[in-house]
Amino acid sequence: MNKGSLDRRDAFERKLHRFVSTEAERALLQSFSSVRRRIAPGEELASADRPSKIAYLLHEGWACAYKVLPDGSRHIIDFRLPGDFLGLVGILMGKQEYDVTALSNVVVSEVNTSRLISTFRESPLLAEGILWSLSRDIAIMAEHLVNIGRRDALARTVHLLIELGYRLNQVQGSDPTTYEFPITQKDLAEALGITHVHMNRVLRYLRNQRLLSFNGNTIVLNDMPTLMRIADFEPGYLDSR
Amino acid sequence: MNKGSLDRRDAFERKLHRFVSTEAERALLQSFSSVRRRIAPGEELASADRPSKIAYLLHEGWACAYKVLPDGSRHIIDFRLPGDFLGLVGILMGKQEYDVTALSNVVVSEVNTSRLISTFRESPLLAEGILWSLSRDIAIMAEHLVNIGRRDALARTVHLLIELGYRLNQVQGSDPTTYEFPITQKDLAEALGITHVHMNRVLRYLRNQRLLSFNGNTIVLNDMPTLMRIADFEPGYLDSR
DNA sequence: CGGGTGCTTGAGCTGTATCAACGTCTGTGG
DNA sequence: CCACAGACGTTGATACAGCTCAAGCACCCG
Repeated sequence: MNKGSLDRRDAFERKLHRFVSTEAERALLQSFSSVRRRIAPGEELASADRPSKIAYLLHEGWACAYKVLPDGSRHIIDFRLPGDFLGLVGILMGKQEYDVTALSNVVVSEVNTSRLISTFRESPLLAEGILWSLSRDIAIMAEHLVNIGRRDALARTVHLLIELGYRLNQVQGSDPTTYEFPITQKDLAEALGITHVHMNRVLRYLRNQRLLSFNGNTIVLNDMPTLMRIADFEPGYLDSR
Repeated sequence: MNKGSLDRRDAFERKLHRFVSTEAERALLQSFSSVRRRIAPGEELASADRPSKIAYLLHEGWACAYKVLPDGSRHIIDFRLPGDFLGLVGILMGKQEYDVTALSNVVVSEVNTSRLISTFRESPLLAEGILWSLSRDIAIMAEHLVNIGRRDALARTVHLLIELGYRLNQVQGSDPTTYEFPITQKDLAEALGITHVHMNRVLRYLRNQRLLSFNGNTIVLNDMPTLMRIADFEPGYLDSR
């Protein structure tokens, strides 16, 4: 892994760098991340049960937003990666009807409503950046809706795996075809709306075809052209350039 | 239909009334809707093909956001109702990877980026309102993901139909169990990720069970308690009070 | 070494898709 | 005013992707 100077920059700062023009704005942006906290896998960061007063900014590791249905089944709404907000909907609406949990070891910083609002006053540019970030989440969710609504299990799976690689690349400068994969097949299945049994068969097929492989906890997408064709993947919605 | 004084208020103003405290803010809010335009069904309001410079505010009628896949199939991401923004993601990200089209006769007003940004400067409260509106869209899309990902065709259908009634009620003060339904079974199917043939069978079942009925273009949800049980519907995500 | 968690595999079943017609209504042009 | 086209809704027969149930395996950790 070639770690250039960019790689040292914080994920959130890298994500929003386009919305920083002055030194004051840079400082403001960095102030978001000042107080950091370490969280273990499985720990809850936001819950539908209690009114939300604080959200988080995810700096390292993976989290997920999910909803549990009355029959006990769970649907993962989105995997949250470094640079993403966690529970922002909760503080903007005063409540959030789904939960957010750490999937790996995670580093977060807290964001409260008043800090967010004061940012709006102090820097319209950064305000635009936060709006941009919300819009991007909407674009991602729209793509997920299309993914689950229209594609079969194979295409769905591949689409998500490519997306995760791209998103990590944008924020960490890493190789989009190779990344740490800290989640189980069951988690994946719950994000894609299929059973873990079927998820297993789909992944086995992809490995048999040498389209991807796993080395320990690292996933490698071996044949991107073919994978992108299978999934009909167009990165535009991630706002990559 | 009992039209109280509230019903005369514009959908957008009604939706954001919590974020208005001063007269200046009220004026600012109303200025969003000043220049209105009438659009016919089927007309395109935003497209993935061209960079977006303007978004719209929907005042009357229904629209939908959708994406067309290479194989020609279409997935409807969301039905947009009065008070909703159309194509906001487009102007915030500079592009939008899906299209927005009017489903009925529609009245819109234009929103451009600079107007939006200047609002942020002039009124932090209204800025919060716009953030709230985006958050609500995210909450709705999250629920749709759960809907398509975890529920069968019957529950999915009922969930969406109840949701639309609630959303219209919030913004028009109408009866949530009875509303104008300007879309086809095919549209519904494309929003729910099932075929129009199966959509037809599901709707016939619901009519046979007298759980809902259609009078011309009006849908009537006859047995809300049963319907809400079928769909496992919880209105919290719509921020209804 | 035992128990938990995640992965894998098989056999049979079912919800929904697909394919193919036909019915019905509405608007339109001859 | 009728004929026709096109859009929408309806129905039946058949196929299959993915689900369910059930069991066994591999690894890790206490």
